[in-house]
Amino acid sequence: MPVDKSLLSGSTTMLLLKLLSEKDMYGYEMIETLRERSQNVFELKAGTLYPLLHGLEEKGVLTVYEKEVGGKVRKYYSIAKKGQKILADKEEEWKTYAQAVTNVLTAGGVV
Amino acid sequence: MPVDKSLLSGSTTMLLLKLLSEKDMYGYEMIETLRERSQNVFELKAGTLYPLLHGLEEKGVLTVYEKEVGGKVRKYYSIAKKGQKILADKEEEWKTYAQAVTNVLTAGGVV
DNA sequence: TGACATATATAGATCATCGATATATAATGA
DNA sequence: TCATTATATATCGATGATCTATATATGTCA
Repeated sequence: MPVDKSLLSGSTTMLLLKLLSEKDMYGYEMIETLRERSQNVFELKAGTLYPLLHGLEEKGVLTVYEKEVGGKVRKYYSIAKKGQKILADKEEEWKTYAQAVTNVLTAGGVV
Repeated sequence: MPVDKSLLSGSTTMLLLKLLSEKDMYGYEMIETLRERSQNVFELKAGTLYPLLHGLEEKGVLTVYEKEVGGKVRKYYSIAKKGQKILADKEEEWKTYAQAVTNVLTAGGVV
């Protein structure tokens, strides 16, 4: 069951960069991997992913190369140094945000 | 330090309903309370809050009443039954989402 | 008196995501 | 052999949540 799409907002780039920090991947593979790892919570749409990848490539966050696999040409994405820095920042930001939400949700019971 | 605004997306309603589940509040008070409880992470803007409150009132999620305090008329908001149900749903959704993010961020190290 | 915090409100802009649609090849199965 | 489904990438327009800027009015403090 996917969650409200708007919750995803802002964390998609972080999640993609995290995947790419482990190994190079092509777009479709990212969608599948995100879906599997999140137990179907994240169902990233192709219409969201590809424009996002293009934008990240333009900004020098990712690099891309083509590779033929089984007669098909796939576009593999690789995380650049700039991307690793952004990933680290976003992971930090995520922790801050998640902790703040927890504070609001539990403060009432604690106080 | 506030986080990227887009991270907030989708969780603002939940946070407001949480506050109102504890006691009735007026708009400005909600902004201040969110800011304090989150250690300045959430800096909800008035331009975001008031239209949102109006919308939630229209949908029957909240009810509103006026109260004069120190010569000033404030609008106090109260959570309706419908709002309590929505809050419970959204808290559940938040847990699901946060866990899914954690899964993606940690799977690489675990696998 | 002037500045600042309190308090609410609206209009327009921005940005991330989605839905719909398009194209093309490989694999599967009838 | 033919149809269907999965794989794989791509773009366009719509949606929705938030922000910025602006407006108004009162109370408080210096």
